[in-house]
Amino acid sequence: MPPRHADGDKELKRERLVTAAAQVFATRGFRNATMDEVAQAAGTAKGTLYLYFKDKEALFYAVFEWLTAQTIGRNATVNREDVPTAARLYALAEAAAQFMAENREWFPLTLEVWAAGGSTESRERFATALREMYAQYRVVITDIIHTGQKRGELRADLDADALGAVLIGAMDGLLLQCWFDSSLDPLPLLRGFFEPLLRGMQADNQGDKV
Amino acid sequence: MPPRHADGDKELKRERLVTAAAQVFATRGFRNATMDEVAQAAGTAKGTLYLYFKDKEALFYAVFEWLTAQTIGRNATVNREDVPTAARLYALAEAAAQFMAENREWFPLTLEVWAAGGSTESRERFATALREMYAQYRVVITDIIHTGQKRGELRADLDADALGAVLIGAMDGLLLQCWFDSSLDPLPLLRGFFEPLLRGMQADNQGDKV
DNA sequence: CTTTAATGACTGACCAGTCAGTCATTATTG
DNA sequence: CAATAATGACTGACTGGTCAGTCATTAAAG
Repeated sequence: MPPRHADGDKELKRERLVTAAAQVFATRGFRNATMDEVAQAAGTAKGTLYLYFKDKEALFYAVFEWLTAQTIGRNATVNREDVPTAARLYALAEAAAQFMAENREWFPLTLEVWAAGGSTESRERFATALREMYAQYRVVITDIIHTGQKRGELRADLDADALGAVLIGAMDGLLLQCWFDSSLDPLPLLRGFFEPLLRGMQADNQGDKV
Repeated sequence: MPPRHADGDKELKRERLVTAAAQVFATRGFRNATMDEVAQAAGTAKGTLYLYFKDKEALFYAVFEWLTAQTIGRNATVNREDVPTAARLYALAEAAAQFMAENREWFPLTLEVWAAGGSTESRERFATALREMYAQYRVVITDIIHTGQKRGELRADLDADALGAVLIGAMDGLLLQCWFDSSLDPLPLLRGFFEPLLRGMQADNQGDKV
């Protein structure tokens, strides 16, 4: 363990600890997981965890931030202005479903975070972060819709805020069902849903662009 | 010999314990809540809880069943065959939003149940129950859609399964966002979303029925 | 008086967080 | 180039508190 490039090493190690914790929290749940388990998964000693994180909750919050970064990073790549509006919306949803399919293991973490924002004493911290995260997500959708309206591809009387909120929600809720029922495949479900929705959003003079 | 009013009394008391537990689990979270707190909330002693429930998890499962019954009971009343299909779908969603608005306090319980189905050792039990619950919900939607198709109100090429799954998901996901962001009001959001969706689902020869 | 229900003090397992000590590496000295 | 000192990342045994579940005792019912 040479602390030669101390800066980079420390950051690297912190990340190792966070991903190990993510693994353990995802499989065991935040409250069920012990710091010893996390330490073991990270190949380190429990005491070391406390050199990097004030307490168990701080570690969990770091895991949450890491998870958010993962998700956002993936989704951002999809959004390109030069694509038809309908395709942009669908691509975003598809990317989320794809991400979920490739990262099933992390979904329980999302459930843990939701629960943390729902009740525990640390409620405020997580609830606030989630509120802001969802607000950001919604803006991505509403921006796309507004652009589509300006371009004349979408009806001008659409409620972009409503569509943003419900579309984001639809993704979460759909992935939730798919998590509990592995016989469900989100991609075709999304397709069968987006087809009529986009048709109903389309400006009357527009052809089908799905 | 069972006491005279044993049946009713015992059942009644059990329910009292369950609702008290629901209250405590909702505000404190399942793992954070202690059996002493539940007992106190129920106005009884801890030992009594163990006369009615094998252990803490059994109590939590009873709470889950109680919560499910609450939700289903409310939603079932809304569904009438003699109403236009579009209105039926919207009414169902509206009822869920209404239920949520009137029962904000119970929403954290849902989050707890989701988390329980996501990770803990009791995962299988909750995951299975949730899978079946969602399957039931989806059938309600798909039935309405199929009826609408037979009546010629909805397009025949709609993917009813996809719409069922995503609509249920949309409700969950929307309520989730509203929970974390009290500035959001689910009812107008739902309305702004259903308008274009129902338009896109409508058979071409149908007028607007929203 | 017997049977059943309810109680709450008690116990033992568990675990978050601490801290005195270790040791590999780096810096200083002769 | 040793030999020695200083550093600080890392360790894991330990502590103090918590809490699920038990059970001897008491209360209520019949």
